[in-house]
Amino acid sequence: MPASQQELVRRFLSVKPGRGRHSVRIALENQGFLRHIDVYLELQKRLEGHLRSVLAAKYDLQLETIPLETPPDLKFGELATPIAFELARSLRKAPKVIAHEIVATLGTVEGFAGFEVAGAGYINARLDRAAAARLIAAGETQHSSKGLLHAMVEHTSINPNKAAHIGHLRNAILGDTFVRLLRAAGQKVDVQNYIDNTGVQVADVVVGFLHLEGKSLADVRLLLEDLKQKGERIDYYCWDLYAKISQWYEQGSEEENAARKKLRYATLHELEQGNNETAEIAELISTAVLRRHLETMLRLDIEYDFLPRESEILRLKFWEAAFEQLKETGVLYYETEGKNKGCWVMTRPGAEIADGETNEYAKVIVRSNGTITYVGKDIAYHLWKFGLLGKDFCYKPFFTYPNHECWISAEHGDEPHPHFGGAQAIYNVIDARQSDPQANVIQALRGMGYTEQADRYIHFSYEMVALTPRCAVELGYDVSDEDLARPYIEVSGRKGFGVKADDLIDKLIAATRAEVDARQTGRDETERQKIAGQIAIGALRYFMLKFTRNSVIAFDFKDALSFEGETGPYIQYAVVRARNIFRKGGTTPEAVLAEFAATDPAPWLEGEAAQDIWALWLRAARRTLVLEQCISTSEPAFLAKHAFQLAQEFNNFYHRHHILTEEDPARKVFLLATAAVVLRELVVVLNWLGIESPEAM
RNA sequence: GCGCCCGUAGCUCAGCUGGAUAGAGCGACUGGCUACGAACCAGUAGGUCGGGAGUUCGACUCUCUCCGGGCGCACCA
Repeated sequence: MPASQQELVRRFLSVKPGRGRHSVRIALENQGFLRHIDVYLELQKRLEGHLRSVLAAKYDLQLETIPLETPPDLKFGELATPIAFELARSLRKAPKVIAHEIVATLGTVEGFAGFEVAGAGYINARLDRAAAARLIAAGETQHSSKGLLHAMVEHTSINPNKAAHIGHLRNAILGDTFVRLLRAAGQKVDVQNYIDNTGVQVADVVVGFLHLEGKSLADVRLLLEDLKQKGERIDYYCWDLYAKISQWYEQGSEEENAARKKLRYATLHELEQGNNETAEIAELISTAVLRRHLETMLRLDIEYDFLPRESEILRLKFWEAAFEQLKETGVLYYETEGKNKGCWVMTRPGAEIADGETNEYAKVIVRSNGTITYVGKDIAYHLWKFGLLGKDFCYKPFFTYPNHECWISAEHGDEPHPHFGGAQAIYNVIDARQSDPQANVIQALRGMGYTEQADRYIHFSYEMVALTPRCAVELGYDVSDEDLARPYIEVSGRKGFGVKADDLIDKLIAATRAEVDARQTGRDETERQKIAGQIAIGALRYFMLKFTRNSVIAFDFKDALSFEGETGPYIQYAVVRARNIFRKGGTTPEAVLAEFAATDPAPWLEGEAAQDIWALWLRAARRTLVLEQCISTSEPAFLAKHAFQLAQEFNNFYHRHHILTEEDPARKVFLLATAAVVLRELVVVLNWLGIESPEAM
């Protein structure tokens, strides 16, 4: 993308080296625009800097930041500041008076047409629209490379004992989109998917194979082979088995259940030990299920770089290395009194305990039987992520994507291998219910003196995806009266209650395929299927991204299968419309933008009639601003909203102005340039959201 | 009991570091395909921003309190 934009800039600057263009080129170079062209951000910074120097000169005020906002209506200009209100008290003058004084001192600023006072004391700034439009049309180059970190994003992390469901889809889509945003901003990002292959959930399905189905290791091998030949999904098989075994633990008499639970923990222990037949079954199953998860996510264009597994964290003695550091720094201490007697514990964040008191609320890290809790293992893992553990995984290739290899942790690896870990900033896409343990890990890092790392440890939390009661009934589940009265019902793998990811994707593709078949009668099977897939994935990804992270999604097929209104397909449709204009017009966006660069757009940008089109140009120019906001707040939803609003304004423009029949050739170029700019922006933003832009739909 | 999240139009949700008349989608009603494809557009109706107090020139936004809903607070992960 940056390459083609640079090309645009180059073309813009060199295609017509007439006198007019030359002056623009000089201006661009003087402003440093060739290195960083983003109209909105640049003009904001320029205005802010100028205001700051004016305030310093006139009132001897040194202000850190000056509030700038987008006025509610273009009649108030393109940028505004309410700074006069803030200064009213300290300067002992009316805001309006201050605003007038500031405007009188502002003079002229490059890129701005003028300033004025409005309302009770707002200072409104008007852009030099023609100049701004030329810059917007030229596009932008890459971001400045200052302050870029090596980041690591962990997402998906599904227990490899059952099929992925819609909750996992939200996690993976949020995580993958955020990876794309960080990369778009120029950061180096490693993508990790943590695999808990030795936990109680995997142990449970192993118990199911061994004791519910009476299968041996050889039987499990046969089953895997058999499913493969029949083209059935092992993760679906485990989904049902996991639900059955979870019930089995509670179905028997009290003595039976106690015995079954014992079996469960004995199995778990065997998995942790390794080198036995039970562990081998677990390895077979968890690896097969993991492969299925990667296939499911690949349907959504989601890829990973590295799969660290808990088995290696255990076997490669990560904990032992972490334990030493934790003891040395005093983060962990041995409890000799109270309910945690005999355990190694750490103080919880925010806890205040008087000297000599026993901290009953401490977090246990090493149990009295010597085993390590989940938080303990996670501390060791996160020390590794930051390169602070002094140990590394061994690596093996595991899953080959069209453009790169995904590696998995191993006890004895291959050489050569890429290196993971040693990140400067980490993002953990983990649901909000795990914020306590996440806080514990951060607290441990901080306690060990790794404060910088603790500050760059971001729990990218999000709320769950639940089912509406109506949806649960539709799926044929038994729903209690109590649950029927709730706004939503939590998905539960243990109960086998939920919507499987592949089922939803299949359903979406079937629905989009029906729509495509109705419209694309001239296209063949493969083309139709490709388009249907692009639209289905666009619909799904947008659906998961349109909600802000801390809003619970109450899932319903009616909403998820909708292709109208605020949806991915709506935005994709705007792209297709824009493309059709160029196709039917026998030209290209590139050619139009090159021609546009040689024109004066001023006549089409002024006056009441131009307001809507100019608003569309301004919206198109906001991409980098929105990207930065998304990254600083860890909130991809803002970009999803931006894409929708841009598409919406474009559709309005599309109806109001019929471009190809426009008789004034100069105006036609302007209208085509408008479509070219919006098309370019939509494609870039959709790509950042992981949504493809179909050629037709 | 302690902590976190949520409460905005009939439904589902936006609302940027406090700023100008509170927005969108869906649903309802009305209108628009001889146009670059109607998976679209335009219009109408619909809101005490859960209640109350406070801070402020200004509060959907910040503080406190109450009400209602959800989730955490294991020697489970």
